[in-house]
Amino acid sequence: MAELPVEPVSRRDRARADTVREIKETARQVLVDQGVDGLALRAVAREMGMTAPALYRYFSSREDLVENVVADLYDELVTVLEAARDAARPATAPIQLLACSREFRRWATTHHAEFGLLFGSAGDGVVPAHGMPGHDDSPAELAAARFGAVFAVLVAEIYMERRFPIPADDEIEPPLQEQLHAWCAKFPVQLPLGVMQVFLSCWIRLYGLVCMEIFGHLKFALNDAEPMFEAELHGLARVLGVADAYAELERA
Amino acid sequence: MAELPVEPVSRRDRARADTVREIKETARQVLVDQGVDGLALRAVAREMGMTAPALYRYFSSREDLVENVVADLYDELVTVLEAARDAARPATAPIQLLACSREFRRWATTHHAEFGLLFGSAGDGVVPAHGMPGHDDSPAELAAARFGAVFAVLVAEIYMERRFPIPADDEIEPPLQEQLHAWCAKFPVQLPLGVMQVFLSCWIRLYGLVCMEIFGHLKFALNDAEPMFEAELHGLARVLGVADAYAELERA
DNA sequence: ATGCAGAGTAAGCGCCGTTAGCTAACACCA
DNA sequence: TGGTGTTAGCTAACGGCGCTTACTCTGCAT
Repeated sequence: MAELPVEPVSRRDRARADTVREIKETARQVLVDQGVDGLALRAVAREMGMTAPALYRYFSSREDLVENVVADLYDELVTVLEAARDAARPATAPIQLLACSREFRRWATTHHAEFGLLFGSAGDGVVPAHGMPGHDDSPAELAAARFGAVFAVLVAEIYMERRFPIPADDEIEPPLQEQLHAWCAKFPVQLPLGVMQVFLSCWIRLYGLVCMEIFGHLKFALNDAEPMFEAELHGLARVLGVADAYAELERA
Repeated sequence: MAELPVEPVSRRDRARADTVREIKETARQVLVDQGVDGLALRAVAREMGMTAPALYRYFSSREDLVENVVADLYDELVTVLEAARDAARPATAPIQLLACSREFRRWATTHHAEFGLLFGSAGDGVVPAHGMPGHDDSPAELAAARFGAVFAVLVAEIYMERRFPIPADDEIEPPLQEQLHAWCAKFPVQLPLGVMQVFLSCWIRLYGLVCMEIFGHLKFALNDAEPMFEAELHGLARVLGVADAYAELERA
């Protein structure tokens, strides 16, 4: 199936790759125009002046196509996050985390439909679990993992450098301890369980807020969530013991 | 149009009310069995041995039916929350808030599909906004407001009684201040803006965590979110200055 | 010249929401 | 009691949409 040889790129192969790319790009356009529910094979085919059956030359099913689009979107998101991280000055972990957080929200607000596909409730099944069983190796899975890692690595760095306050292992209830331990085991670097818990808590606040904003579950109180987002970032900075770094940045 | 007279309940009216109830209940069953996407007029009709067009005698469109189901679900959720609140012992605000929070998660975990309809990303449009323009008076709106009020009232009570730490008005960035002020104005009792902010922050943590759990966005780290939920509740208790009350409860 | 990949057409299968028109049962009043 | 209007349900039908398979044609590459 997979070709490793140096130059298997025949003329045909390149054409095929181009078509695959075009299909995925068109699918994304349809996603943006018609919403998650409108992301249909026929719609994609229509949009690019092809017929639906022709797409089966490139994707085995609609689900296959969607999964590939999801993977691409994760890739793009990760790229954007990493770019924001690498462009942050000063290039310290706290400031990089700040930059990534803001960029995450920025991407979400400017890519409503794509965000909905990646993180919406309709995604039940698209990105199945990558949990307990033999970890799924689908491209979407891998990309999602890379996405999470961006934030996880930064928080880990912050902890290594500045040791923010965390609960001791024996202050964590055993059932949670156990799960955190299992999760922790998936990483190359082992961290105290308390760090994992604090990271999760922060992640919930960050990610939860962005999801709520994008999906309209914050409209009952706010019409623009950005100020609240910034306020939460300050709160998170305090939790991670880097409020000083943020304050310093703002002075400039 | 609307009949106010004392007893307009003819035989027919009762039969009609029964049918309406049956339709909504069946719709809910379909929702549970088939998921949010499977909630179709025809499916409901099939399930109750009727034909789809007949449903138009009772609901003007599919959307109308769904909206009514949503309103019913909110009502049920509110009822359940209020029951949990009123059954909490000791009947103090902190303990009642704890009970409501747990009941909220419990309902969510035991009513996956219903929760998805109420709070999922597909809900874009079902519960439009009740924001800026003439506030929507749809039944779903009102029920949703009652839902939010359960938590808001308890936090307000806690603040009145124990004054947890809040940011002063001038510590809040002006844009956020403004929005909190506008939101606050919708309530009968005026509270400091800092209370509104802290409430929002807590709400994001609570609601965000439950949403993430239900929609599978926490599986990357936890396979059972309950311990983390409890840990977050402890964190929230600390924020609201009621950690002592919780600790005392646990000693029993 | 042969063969294979890419595209198209046709078709099958199913689903959806909705409207129109009919019949049968019911409620009500003379 | 009988007639009349109203209601509830049905069938049929319209006009869509979707995913997918089978078959055919075209044209490039070997």
